[in-house]
This record gives sequence, C-alpha cells and structure tokens, in this order.
Amino acid sequence: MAPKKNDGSTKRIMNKGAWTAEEDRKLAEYIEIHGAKRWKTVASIAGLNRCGKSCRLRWLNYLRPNIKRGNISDDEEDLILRLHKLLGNRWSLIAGRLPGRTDNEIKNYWNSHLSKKINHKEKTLQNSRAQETATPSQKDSGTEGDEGGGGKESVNNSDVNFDVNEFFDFSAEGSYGLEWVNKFLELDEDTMNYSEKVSNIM
DNA sequence: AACGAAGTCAACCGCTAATTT
DNA sequence: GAAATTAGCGGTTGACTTCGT
Repeated sequence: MAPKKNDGSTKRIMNKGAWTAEEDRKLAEYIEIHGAKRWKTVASIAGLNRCGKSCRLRWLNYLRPNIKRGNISDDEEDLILRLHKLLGNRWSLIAGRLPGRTDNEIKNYWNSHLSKKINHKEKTLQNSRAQETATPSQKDSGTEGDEGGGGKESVNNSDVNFDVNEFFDFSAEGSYGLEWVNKFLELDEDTMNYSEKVSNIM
C-alpha cells in the first residue's frame, strides 16, 4: 500500500481505550443526524478525540441499533460452528448471517469458547479412532471435517472447491433471514459434498 | 484473605480492497 | 490511469474479571 501520509505536521494525540458514556452519546447523536459514513469527519465534527476507525468500530459493535449482546443461544452456537466449518475465519461473513451479532463478538466467542470445545471434541474423537485402528476402515480422505480446530483455514479442506461468495451471493440484501441456513443445515447430512449442496440450494 | 493463573472481551493495529479525486 | 482517501477485515493485545489454591 501507499505509505500512509500523516496529514498535518503536528500529530494529535488521540484518545484510546475504553469509550465513555459521553463519547458514546456524542457519536450516536452525530450518526443519527448525519449517518454512518466518513468516519474521519465523524470523529472530528462530533467532537470526539478519536480516530475514525475507532468510531466506526464502536458504532458497529455497540451503538448500532438492533445489536444483540451476550447470551449466544444453542442454535446460534450451532450455526457458528457450521458456518465456520464452511467458511473458516471469515467472521464478518459469519456475523452477517446472525442478525444482531457482530464479527468481533463472534470472533471472541469462537476464540474463547468454541475453539476449546472443538479441540476437546477432536481429542476424544482421536482417542476413539485410535482404538478403532484395528479395523482398516474406508479411506478417510474427505472425512476430516477438521472442525476448524487450531487449523487456520478449513475452507478448502474438502475435495471440492467452490466460490463461497458466489454460493452465498453476498450482494443480495435482505437475505439475512435464516431460511437459507435451514436449507443448508438440512443438507448438511454428513456425506453430501459441497457441490451437491450448492446445486441443491441453487 | 491474598495471590497468581486462566478466561473474557473491548479495542487497537496492520493490512487490503474499494471508492473518490 | 494514478494517487489519495476511506471502509472493512482478521489478528492481536491488554485491562479487567473469575477461579483455584
């Protein structure tokens, strides 16, 4: 990327760290009037000594209307697990399918809760597999599933590659409903591979 | 009760992609 | 078409809380 220009020779010291109620109020007020865009100017005009990025993050993760906080339900958890299996660490995409949830929240939830659960699950699975090694089972090429575990990317783990973006058609607004998820989950009956899923859903 | 370890989560950072000038 | 600016993403950090000893 182009080297960042530091406009103005005098470097302003920006506020960092936790937001105060007063800052929240200013930001929310400003956005209500002017909308959520041009974050750099939001920060200065709203009288917030914060960088635009920080304002954006605060708005998206906490101040935005219809944000759900905490209490991730079992259904949501299940959905996150499945979507992560499918998409990997694409938190914003996953969040986009969970109304009211933010990418940051899901990422945190994954890192603190789910990744451990999965590790544990994998370990027990490995143990049971180890005991079964006596039986020369069918080749386990595609079976990994690799619940995302520690592994960075699980998107391409399967034998089938497909364009996730195309699959989800992210350009389509209003697809936040969960119908597509239900379709997907219905189809997620183990052996069916992704290309089959795609053609079924399309 | 005190203290250290582990867990949680809000916020920051560095980067790329997209958009504007 | 190039440069500058803005938006957005995922990874990481660090302050705070909870738990175990």
